[in-house]
Amino acid sequence: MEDQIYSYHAEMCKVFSHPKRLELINTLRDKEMSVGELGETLGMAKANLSQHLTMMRERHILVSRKEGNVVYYRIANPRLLDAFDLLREILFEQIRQDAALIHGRTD
Amino acid sequence: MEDQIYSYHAEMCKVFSHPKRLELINTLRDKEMSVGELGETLGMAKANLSQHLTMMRERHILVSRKEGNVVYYRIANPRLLDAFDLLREILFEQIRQDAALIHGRTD
DNA sequence: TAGGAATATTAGAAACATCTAATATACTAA
DNA sequence: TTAGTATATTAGATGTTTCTAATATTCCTA
Repeated sequence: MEDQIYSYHAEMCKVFSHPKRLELINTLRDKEMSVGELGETLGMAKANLSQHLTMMRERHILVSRKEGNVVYYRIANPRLLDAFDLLREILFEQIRQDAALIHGRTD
Repeated sequence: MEDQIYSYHAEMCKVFSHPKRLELINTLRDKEMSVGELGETLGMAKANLSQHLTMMRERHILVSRKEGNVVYYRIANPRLLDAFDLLREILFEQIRQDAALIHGRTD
């Protein structure tokens, strides 16, 4: 039971474990965008982009909306961005600390 | 440059993308433990556990301390637990929403 | 210093993720 | 209905992660 939760939790984190998927999330931060626009912005092959978007939609990280020929994606739950930002902050802290060690500082 | 940050961010998230590593983090929440104790608690093969611990230490998620023959591990940065908890909460929200959909509720 | 306990490392097999190229589907407009 | 545009799917090659079994290292104690 608890094991199940760790598995779901890990599955969710896999979404975050690819640089282009993080860039997608960050790009969709405050707006929806079409697949075409996203492809332009991130400079990715369409098929590949579509695969990432599909897997993120299946995991309920993104939701999509179709208008004619065009599919728009947006973030399903804005709280996800809080997690994104917190992780990035922790990362920056770490980088600062590592740099301080290299330069012999201890602050 | 920004690309580099997404890559580091993704690398950090890979630590969270394995159920046993999440369980390790959660187990070490408020104390340090030896490799032996961790192996007992999580029921994992020693070699495999050691590999996970090593990779988490290399990424500065855990730190270790040696006392004689025994190596103790603990969480490097307690803020990491905030991220862990936030992600888990978001997961629970999602699970609740999915369940509500299945049962025809909209609350 | 020899033997035993705790941890780490390595090699290789199996499972999984990612990308590209080709093809398919869904829709629009002539 | 046909051609064109946007997006999705599939197959398969390539790369990455995970696990197990075997071996190595480190330290303690007799």
